[in-house]
Amino acid sequence: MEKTLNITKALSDGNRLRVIMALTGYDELCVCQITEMLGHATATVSRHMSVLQNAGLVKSRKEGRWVYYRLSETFPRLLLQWLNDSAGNADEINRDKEKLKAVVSCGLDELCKTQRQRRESRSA
Amino acid sequence: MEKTLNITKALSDGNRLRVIMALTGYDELCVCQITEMLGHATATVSRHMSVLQNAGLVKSRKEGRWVYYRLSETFPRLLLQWLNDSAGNADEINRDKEKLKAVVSCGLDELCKTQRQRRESRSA
DNA sequence: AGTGCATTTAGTTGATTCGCTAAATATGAT
DNA sequence: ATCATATTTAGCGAATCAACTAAATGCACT
Repeated sequence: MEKTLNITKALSDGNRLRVIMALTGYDELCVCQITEMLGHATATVSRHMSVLQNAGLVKSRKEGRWVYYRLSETFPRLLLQWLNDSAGNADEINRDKEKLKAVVSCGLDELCKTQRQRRESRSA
Repeated sequence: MEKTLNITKALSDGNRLRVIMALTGYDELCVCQITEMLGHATATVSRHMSVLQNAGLVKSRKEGRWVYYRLSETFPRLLLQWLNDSAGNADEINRDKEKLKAVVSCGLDELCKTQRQRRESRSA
């Protein structure tokens, strides 16, 4: 039951749910893209991603400085279907999808640059 | 997304998961039977049941002094299928099923009586 | 080697949650 | 009506979790 519970716990947070739904629309997303979508600090997002990974729901791939996350191929099919039925059309999820379109189209270098500047101006 | 999240939160607790799995084996179960299965205080169990009910996963029926809970007919089909695939054969769930057999066969009056006596001897 | 940058890990704080006991509510029996 | 009983609600302490900042790690480039 532990494994099942790890999965339901991983899905019991709104941010993590949003990430899962976002990943259904893309082969993979970089941490900085997910961060931009959620609007939280990078460290916070990283921690959420590790919860999802520990539950076996996502996997990560490292390419240079960037880490990409994708839905795991072991993501329970029925569960994913239900999530899509249940939350696939929620307002917040749709807003995320719109946001992601812009984020993805701008390119990683550009995105990281604006994020960096934002951090710096915050701490100034 | 709120509704989806209510459901995942409701299922993110081991006790509540055990109750759901137990209810898949019976048309309905009384609070005192569920209490006996979980081994927690009645008030604790009651609170768990209200979380499940608020999420729309179970419904209740009052008959005299007893309250019976059953799976809601609106329980998402795919979700229930996944739960069954994922946790249906877990050790703890199977132990619960064994326990329930005994609990159900003994009858409500008898069960409540032994629970009452246990409470009284505890507070003595 | 050494610098710059994306991500993760540590450590802290505030909020949520679980378990209990005690009090309140609701129903059946005397 | 009163009393006994099953369940729910309220209130409290301990544990868990999410968010942040700061420090550590890992990788690319000079």
